[in-house]
Amino acid sequence: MGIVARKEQQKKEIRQLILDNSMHLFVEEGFSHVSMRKIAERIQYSPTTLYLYFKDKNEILFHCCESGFERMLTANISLSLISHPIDRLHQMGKNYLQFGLENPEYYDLMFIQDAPMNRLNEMGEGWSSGDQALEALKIIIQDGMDQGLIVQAKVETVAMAVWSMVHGLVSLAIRKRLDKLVSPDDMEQTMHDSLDWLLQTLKKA
Amino acid sequence: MGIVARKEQQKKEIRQLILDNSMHLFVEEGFSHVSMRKIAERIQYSPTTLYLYFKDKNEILFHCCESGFERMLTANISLSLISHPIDRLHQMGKNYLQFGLENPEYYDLMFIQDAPMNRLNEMGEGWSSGDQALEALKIIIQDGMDQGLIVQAKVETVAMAVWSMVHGLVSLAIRKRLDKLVSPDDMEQTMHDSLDWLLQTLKKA
DNA sequence: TTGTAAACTTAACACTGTTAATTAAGTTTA
DNA sequence: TAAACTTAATTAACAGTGTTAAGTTTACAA
Repeated sequence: MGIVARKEQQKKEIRQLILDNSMHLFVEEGFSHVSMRKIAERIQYSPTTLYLYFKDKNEILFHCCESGFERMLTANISLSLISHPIDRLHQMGKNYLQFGLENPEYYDLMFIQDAPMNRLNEMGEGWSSGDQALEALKIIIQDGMDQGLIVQAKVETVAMAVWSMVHGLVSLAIRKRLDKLVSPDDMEQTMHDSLDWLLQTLKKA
Repeated sequence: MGIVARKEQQKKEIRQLILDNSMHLFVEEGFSHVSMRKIAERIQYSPTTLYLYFKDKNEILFHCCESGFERMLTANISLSLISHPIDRLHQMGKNYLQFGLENPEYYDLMFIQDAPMNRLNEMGEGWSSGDQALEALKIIIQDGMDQGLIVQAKVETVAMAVWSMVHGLVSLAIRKRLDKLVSPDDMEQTMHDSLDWLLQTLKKA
């Protein structure tokens, strides 16, 4: 069965080749300027060959989205060093802002675009990567409440509030709405100020 | 010169006809399924005729976006009846959530899509509709601080925090991310809970 | 009635995602 | 080894997109 295994391996390699080059194109040319034909041209294959490895474009987008979550996860490994829930939540928020601003194309796929979620719903599976990140957020908030550091409330309510705010900051920024509220020079600073402000008011008096 | 004036009037009417039917298509068929050809077919004109009245598709999108702000403005007229800054801010937030959930296609154009902002930047003009809405937000927050009802901070910081949170809630909801945190049945309630929670913690102790 | 300007359309370009049919290569079996 | 079969990749095509240039029709003025 050695030959079958090798074929499987080759198939995986080409799949990865497609995904890597797709993501490179997203990052370089911007999300909307990437087409199946351009991806194919980049890897010197016919456009239709992509359909032998992925059902459709949405599936490619979905997998790029997944690798975005992996990136985000590795950016958060240092979090485990911070034991204090508030500090940890604060750092988590800072990381979120930084990730979004530094990887707008990834962020787009992960939290703004419709396509990856459509694919997810087609598959019927759960959103393992996203769920994992949200679970981490809920645990921190629960910890903070248990230790009496955060005002008591339903965990879902606070988690939603915190996530929505950092997502709001990033998505308004990368969709060029925030510079209508503050000058571009002050934008990043004010974004962090807003996060600080939230963490401050969230603390138990 | 009566004839010239009438011609101008007719031109305006056709422009409005195009915009009205474009928006109808957006609302009915969803944002991504609207094309110049479909708009043209709806009003029984050739596709290229649209280009006699608008520079390109972005310009049409921009004007639809503007009419979205008008809608939002009229939904907010009742706000003037509320004098207490916190209550007023609270109601403003509720209206925002409601508007977003009830008019996802408008909301998309106003706060998520790139196209209208691209058009805006091409024109070099300011974002009068958006600026107006943001100004209203800043004034309320400033009022609240002046009256000692809201904890002291930079107005821009708090305005950004509040706007980002309600935008985060709406955009995560209409992009189908929020149902990964709570069940669809509880979603709208939890969104309002999060807003309530923010307003509660924002009050001066 | 003729000339001219405005309004509108047809045809085309260069793209897009995707499918069906076909060829080329590699593997298995007789 | 030769024939049969499987897999991988391609070409050609469909139906759609935004947009432009050239041509046609319509309406009005001289």
